[in-house]
Amino acid sequence: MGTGTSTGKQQRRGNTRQRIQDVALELFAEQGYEKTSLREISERLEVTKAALYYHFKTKEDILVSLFENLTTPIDELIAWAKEQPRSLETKQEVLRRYNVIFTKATPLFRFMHENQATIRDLSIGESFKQRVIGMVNVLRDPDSPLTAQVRCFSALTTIHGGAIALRDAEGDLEEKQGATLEVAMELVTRAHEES
Amino acid sequence: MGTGTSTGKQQRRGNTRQRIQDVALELFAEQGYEKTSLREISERLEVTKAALYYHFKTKEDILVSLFENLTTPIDELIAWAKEQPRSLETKQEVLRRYNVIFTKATPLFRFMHENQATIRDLSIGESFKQRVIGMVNVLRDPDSPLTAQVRCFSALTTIHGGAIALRDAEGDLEEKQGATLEVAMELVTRAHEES
Amino acid sequence: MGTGTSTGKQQRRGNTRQRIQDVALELFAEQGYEKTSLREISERLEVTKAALYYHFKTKEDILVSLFENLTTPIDELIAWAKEQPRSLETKQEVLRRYNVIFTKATPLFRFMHENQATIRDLSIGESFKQRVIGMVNVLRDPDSPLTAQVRCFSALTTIHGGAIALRDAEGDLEEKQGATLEVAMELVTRAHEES
Amino acid sequence: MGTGTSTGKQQRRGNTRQRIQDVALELFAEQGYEKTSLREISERLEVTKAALYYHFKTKEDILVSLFENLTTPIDELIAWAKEQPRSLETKQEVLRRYNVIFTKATPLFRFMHENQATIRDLSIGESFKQRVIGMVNVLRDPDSPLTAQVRCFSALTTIHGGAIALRDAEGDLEEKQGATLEVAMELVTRAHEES
DNA sequence: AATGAATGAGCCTTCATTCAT
DNA sequence: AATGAATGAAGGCTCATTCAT
Repeated sequence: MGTGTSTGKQQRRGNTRQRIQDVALELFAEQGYEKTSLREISERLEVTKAALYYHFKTKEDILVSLFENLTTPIDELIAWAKEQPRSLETKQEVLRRYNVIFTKATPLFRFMHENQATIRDLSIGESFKQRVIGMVNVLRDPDSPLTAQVRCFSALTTIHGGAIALRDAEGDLEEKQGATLEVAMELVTRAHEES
Repeated sequence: MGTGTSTGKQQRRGNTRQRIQDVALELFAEQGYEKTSLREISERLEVTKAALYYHFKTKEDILVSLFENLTTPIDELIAWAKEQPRSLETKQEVLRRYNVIFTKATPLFRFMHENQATIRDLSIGESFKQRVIGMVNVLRDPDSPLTAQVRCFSALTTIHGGAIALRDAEGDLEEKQGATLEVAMELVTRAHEES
Repeated sequence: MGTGTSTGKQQRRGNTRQRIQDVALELFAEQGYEKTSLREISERLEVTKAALYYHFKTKEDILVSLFENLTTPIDELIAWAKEQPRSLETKQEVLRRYNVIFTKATPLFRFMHENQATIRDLSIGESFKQRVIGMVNVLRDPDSPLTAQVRCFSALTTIHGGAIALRDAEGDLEEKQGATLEVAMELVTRAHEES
Repeated sequence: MGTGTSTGKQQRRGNTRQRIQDVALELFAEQGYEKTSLREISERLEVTKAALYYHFKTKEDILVSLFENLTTPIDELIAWAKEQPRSLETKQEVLRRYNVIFTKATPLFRFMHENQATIRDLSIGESFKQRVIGMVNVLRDPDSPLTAQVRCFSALTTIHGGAIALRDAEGDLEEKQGATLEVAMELVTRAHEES
């Protein structure tokens, strides 16, 4: 009783760092970064505030560590894309994978979206912005017109929006995902044809 | 002596409430709601913090008063649209006007966008969400497919995005505005044809 | 009962700033700057810590304000000296006044002496150093030899030392003061004759 | 391989205690005792904080251990002096040796001087005071007049002062040392003649 | 219409220290 | 001989808010 493989409370030891990240994301997402205090996090974990500081240098550091789940896959995707031929198929595959990344990291991304003012001057702002620019550069062709560029950007934000807004909207989730991806695909296809 | 229409510094007197709103918006937009302190606002105005409390009951109260500049015009636009025939031309005009509203209220909207986590539990969240739903309902046709709905929503967010993201992007502002509107228009046109 | 002109506890209001300074000096002198916490100061005053921050921007600021009792008179003395003829009489009078300043600010100066490691990187270090240089420049003549300059400097440090070390030494205070001043005078006189 | 007498970096092993002392003195002297944290020390040594606790019981303990470089030689000097005839030659030799001790321990003594407020309630204060008294007792004769006692004390503080102040002063170091010792000698000689 | 003075709660962070391993 | 993980206490500071004047 109380043991077993459940994710119960007793499984302390060795995984505190992970647990901090989990709880932090949960609370950051729920209440925002500023409004979540380290006291709150530590209380939820039944540790002292000081313990957090053993694992992370600052509050911001906790946040940054969270974002590695998002930035690392994007970096990998961009790297992968650069090695592929710049065909329409590649672009579509990039979009598909991009969508998967965001689908998986929805809570984190939603948090980011809802806390931009905070994120902006927290180093993650710039960090993420760079990734989006990187993505646009991978999707658009070198000398394509401005509208093509806007379309690529719009395709990306459509996926972003899908990851966030569609949660609330009514209807079947998979279906909505499909719709989102479809719209994004169209935009990139159009952009591709323009160049 | 001391009067005149100039926007000079000396024209204190009677308009403090307005000045508080101006400065508050400026700072909220620049740094976020939580990170802007009443001290900061009052210092910028060269008044004491206590003075703010003469004009507004709480910090949140200042924010609420600001949003009346955005919700009122949208309400009026929705009302106007409902009286027009549900034609493509109407929809396009709605989009154009919607774009104008956001172009004018950019700082406020940008602020809202960047502070959702905060806004959310500040009563303004729901308030704005209702307006967007109202807008979608005005753009889409009653029995249109899901993709059409997504397109209308996407058109709206494209404008939102344009008001926000395009500021930073390179290129001529008017041109970028045009591109934004064009993309939005296309989406709504497509949605219109789908129904 | 309880009123009157006594320096009792009830005389709050309007003099809090002063009271903070008094208590702060007392505690800083007694325990050192670092080891004195704002909590301690505020508790002694029966005010909240936040109240301290109404009157002073930072902890260091309290310290700096304390030092104005030392730096302001020195600045005034330097200014005064610059308007006088550069005669021996003037120099002697300057020394006399300098001595008075330090005699009055003994606790503060002693604090400074006992907390050099702290003071050093607290902006007061440099600030005080500048005053001493200013004093030397007032005492020495433009083209006097190096030894004259050293003598002037030595005269100053003699006074400094007198303010600190003589307290502990045995003997009549006035008498010791006199001896200190006498030595300082001799040094400046010698310097004067050299130029 | 890996041994040798070089003071290279690789020679960890067995001398950690010594290395802690070295780094601690360096940092204490540079920043003051309070402002130097054990984290800082351990980081500089590339060890964990806990490692410090293997070698020393407390932070203060590190400091105390440092002072043994000063107190032990003084104790030995006092012990030696007590076995010698109480002649002028002995006293002069004592002074010479005392000066050597301080010349060698300058950084430590300077630290002590700059952190008096801290030292004072750290047990070292009293500890050092006792040694100075011991020294005076060794220098002065049993029934000598008060002035003789003052002279002996003054001789000691002259050496102290020389160790600190002379560093910064201009001029040849050896020469200044000589001057210091000369003055101290004079004082003790005078005292000796008085008794 | 606004100020001066103050509060209470809370924040992020740092520190010396401990202890099982 | 040293580490990894954590603690309890405290520190400086900021904030929204209040209220008598």
